[in-house]
Amino acid sequence: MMGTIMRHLTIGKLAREVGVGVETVRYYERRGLLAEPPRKASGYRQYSADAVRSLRFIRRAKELGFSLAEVAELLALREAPEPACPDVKRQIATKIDDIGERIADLRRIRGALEELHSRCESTGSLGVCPILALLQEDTP
Amino acid sequence: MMGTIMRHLTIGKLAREVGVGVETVRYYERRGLLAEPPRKASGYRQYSADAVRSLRFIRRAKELGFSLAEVAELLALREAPEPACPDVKRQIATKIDDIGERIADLRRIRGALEELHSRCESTGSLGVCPILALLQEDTP
DNA sequence: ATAAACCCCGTACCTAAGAACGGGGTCAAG
DNA sequence: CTTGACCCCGTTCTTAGGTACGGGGTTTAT
Repeated sequence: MMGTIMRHLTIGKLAREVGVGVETVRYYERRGLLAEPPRKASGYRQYSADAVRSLRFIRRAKELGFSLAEVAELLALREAPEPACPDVKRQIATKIDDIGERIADLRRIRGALEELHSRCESTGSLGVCPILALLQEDTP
Repeated sequence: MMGTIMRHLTIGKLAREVGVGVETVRYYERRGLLAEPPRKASGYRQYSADAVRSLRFIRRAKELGFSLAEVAELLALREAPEPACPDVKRQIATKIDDIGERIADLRRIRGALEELHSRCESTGSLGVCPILALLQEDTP
């Protein structure tokens, strides 16, 4: 058999692929974030490429400051077929706004860092620190 | 004495102002994130308005997924006057890039949610979930 | 001037998110 | 066919980031 792309990953390969520990993968499964994969007769988990993507998503979202509970919510939205739509729609809108605020905050911090950076570059003179200035804004 | 704006806050007022617990404020002080304020003769901490801003900044950054250690680094940059500039400049650039990636990730997630939202709105039909689609992208 | 509300400090406790362990089965390479 | 690497499960340990407690002084509103 040649040409058969790697269809199934063991938990160890999956974990290494995404850069997490095996324990973490099993933990996510227990938490319901990662679907339970099919098993071999031996009991070994067999993951598909989709699992790699799901796992990557979870990591990304977690690095962005979402708790695992929030990640679970995001993933749950994916499952909402259409029946709960009227209500789910609000939830989605709320999350969109929330993310918009996060982006704005990050931009503000980045802007301050950029100013620091260029200031560092040009003159050696240093007036007010832009990070401090950033702190000045209360509700921009 | 009228007209004197509240110059000094007790720790409790500071905490309430920002929406955290008193213990949290003291914890941040211990961690070196928040400067030790002057004290009254009684030992009570006296905070200025700056403390409110610093504390808000810490909370924002933390909600954005920065660890307290990272927040401390960000705040430390503020202090770097100019001597360590050559080296610090790299650090700043790195952080700027890091934040850029976070923003990109958030945008991608938001985009997916927006599509979910509009899809919910228009037809009841539901093809592939955009969040699932988002997961498909490996290195966009 | 006294009670309620607040502050001090130190220590103990808690939750989230894993990481490590231990005893045992499994798979592939030599 | 055995040996090293890998997997199973359940349980325990750790770390970050707070929270709560307890005993005692301080401020403030009545």
